[in-house]
This record gives sequence, structure tokens and C-alpha cells, in this order.
Amino acid sequence: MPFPRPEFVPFRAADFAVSLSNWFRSSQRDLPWRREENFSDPYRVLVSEIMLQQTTVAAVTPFFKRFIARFPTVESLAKAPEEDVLAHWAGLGYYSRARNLHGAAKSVIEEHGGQFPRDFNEILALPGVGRYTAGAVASIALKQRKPIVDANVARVLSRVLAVEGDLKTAKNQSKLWEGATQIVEVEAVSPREINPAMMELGALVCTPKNPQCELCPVEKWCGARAQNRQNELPFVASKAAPTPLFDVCAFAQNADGEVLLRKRPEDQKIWWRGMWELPRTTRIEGETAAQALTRLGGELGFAIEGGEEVACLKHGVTRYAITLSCLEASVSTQIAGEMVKWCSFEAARALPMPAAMKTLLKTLEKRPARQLRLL
DNA sequence: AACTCGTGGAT
DNA sequence: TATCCAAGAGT
Repeated sequence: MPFPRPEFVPFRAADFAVSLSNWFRSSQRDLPWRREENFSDPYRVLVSEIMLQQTTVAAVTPFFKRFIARFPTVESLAKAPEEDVLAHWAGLGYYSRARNLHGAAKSVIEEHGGQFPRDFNEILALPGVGRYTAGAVASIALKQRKPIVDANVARVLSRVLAVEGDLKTAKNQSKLWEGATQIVEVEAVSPREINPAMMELGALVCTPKNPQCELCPVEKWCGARAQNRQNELPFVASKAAPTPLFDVCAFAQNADGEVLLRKRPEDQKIWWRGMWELPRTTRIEGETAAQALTRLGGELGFAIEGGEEVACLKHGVTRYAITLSCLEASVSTQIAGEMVKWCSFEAARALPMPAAMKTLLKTLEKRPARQLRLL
């Protein structure tokens, strides 16, 4: 028999926070950044929070472990070359986060004397750190009563407070931050626990679809639940459909089995800037894949033969779906310049490279080697 | 305020 | 398969 559904009680931060905190202590997941050696270190909390921006726990976990193993302290990160930092971020996405985190580490060393700042506004001033991330570092690592509102907290509070209309409006945002502030200021709970508890509730119970209200420790304070509207709140406007793009890649191998890679420009506002990839171009409308490859070869200064399609990746990006056709090429001229180089598959794995390219290379690596005919 | 930035898992 | 969406920040 199901438990009786509790009667609705108007929101009171003190009762709400204590109930939620107790639930968190018994129900939280064991995550790497929640281990004692990590959650008391503001640098390591910062690493986890930056990685977790718009990124799932499952995706972040292996990256966090590798990153902390390679850069265990803020000093070690600050003195590392950017190429090395990007290589440890390769595949995680949103690569400006890696540059900003690197910049934040340098700032701690150079502008804060190697001591991680404890002042909220100084944390907020670090590159890549906004109101949410600063609040997370301050509350979790430094036990300061600073509120946080991420997608989880926004969803939880929008239901509890039964917030109407688009959540992104300034008016509704201030409602959410006000609610988060009231909760983190409850002295009976620790800011180190109650903020993660709000997110954990959103991740495990108060989910986007079909929230598990029967399991919710704060059900009786939930305005949406009282009206049986937990599946309708929060309201979110649908995003524009992605525009499909069709790209072709040239897969060129030399006699040693090395593959030709190109570095994308550093100084332009483009995707994957500064990262390595197979030479690639976007098909012009009406152009066949073979024609696009011929054009790409001309731009690079080598002739492309072949045309066997060996891989096709569809990739969901914010506004684009990218289809990659990978063709085999033979190379007639040695490419000059720093932006292009021959690279073994093994060495390629150590380069900063977007996930789509890593997947593509992994596929190509398993193919039987083929002797190229030089023109 | 609206747009951009990556990726992978869930539904 | 199509769509949603995740511990957001910068511009």
C-alpha cells in the first residue's frame, strides 16, 4: 500500500531545509568530488564545478579523475602548457571552459599569491566563474552561506514555489535566487550539504519528466504537487531546431601509417578553435562530397583520390548537426606550415581533439592499413 | 536579451 | 528516430 499523500503545508525554509538535509545524508551518491580530499579543496571544487557546467555527472566522472591526477594542485595547473590542459579536456566539450580554468589557476598564482581567494567577489572575478560557480565553491569548499541556482535547483524551486511562466525572465530568476538564499541561510543545516542536496534532489527525485514525488522528502511543501502540476512545471520555451551541416574529411595516410592532421585557427571565433582534426570542410550547397573533397585538397595543396565513404557521424551540437564523410586520400605534395602535420594514431590521442574527431580516428584506426600511391 | 559553445544519455 | 536536456558563462 502506498504511503498516504501528505497534506500541503506552505513553504517554510527552516523545515524544508532540515528535511532535505536529512534526506541528503542518507541518499546522496558517492561521487569523486564529494570525497573528503576533494570537497574541502576550493581548487578541486572549482574543477568539478566547471566540468559539470551543462555536462552530466556520468560524462564528467572519468575526466575529473584524470584531470586531478595530472593537475592535483592549482600550482600544477597554472604552470602547465595550455596544450596539455586542452588535451585533458578533449572530448568533454565547451573547450573555453578549459582555457578559463587554466586562466583562473594562473590568476590564483599570480594575483592571489598562490592562495585560493576566500572572498566571494574575488572568486566571482576568476575567468569562467559566474554566480552559480562562485556560490558552489564558496558554499561547498569554504562553508559560506552563498546560494546557488543551477538547472536542478531551478526545477525544484519552480515546482515548490509554483513559479508561473518562463523561468528565464529576470523576475522569475530573482524568485529562484531568493528561495535559494532563504534555504542556505537556515542555520540548522550546513551550506556544504544543503546546496548539493538541492541539486541531488533535482537529479534523483525531482526530475524533468515524471518526478518521483512519492519518494520526495519535501513533498508536503511543494506547490506544484499540491495542484498535481509537477509534470507541467517548470515551463520551458522550446529551442530552435538545429541547422544541419554536411562536412567532409580527408583521411590521408603516409607509408608509415601516420595520418594527416590540421590544427584549427587559434584566433578566430570558431568551434573547436586551436584543436586538431582531420582536414575538413563544409560542403557548399549543391556540392557533392567528392567535389568538396577535391576543393579541400586544392586548398591544402594536395590531390585527393579515392572516395570511399568509411564513416558517417551525426553529431548533435547546439545549432548544428554535422555529418562527417571520411574519404581516403593520396598525397602528392608535402604540406608545409605548422598548421598541418603527420601524426601516428597513438600520438593523436594525446592531442586536443574534439570528440567527433576522436571517434572518427578510432574507427579509422581499426581499418586494415592501405598502401597509398604517391602521384 | 538572445545567442553561442560540445557531448552523450534518457525518453 | 527526434527531442530534450545537463552542477552556466561570456558576449
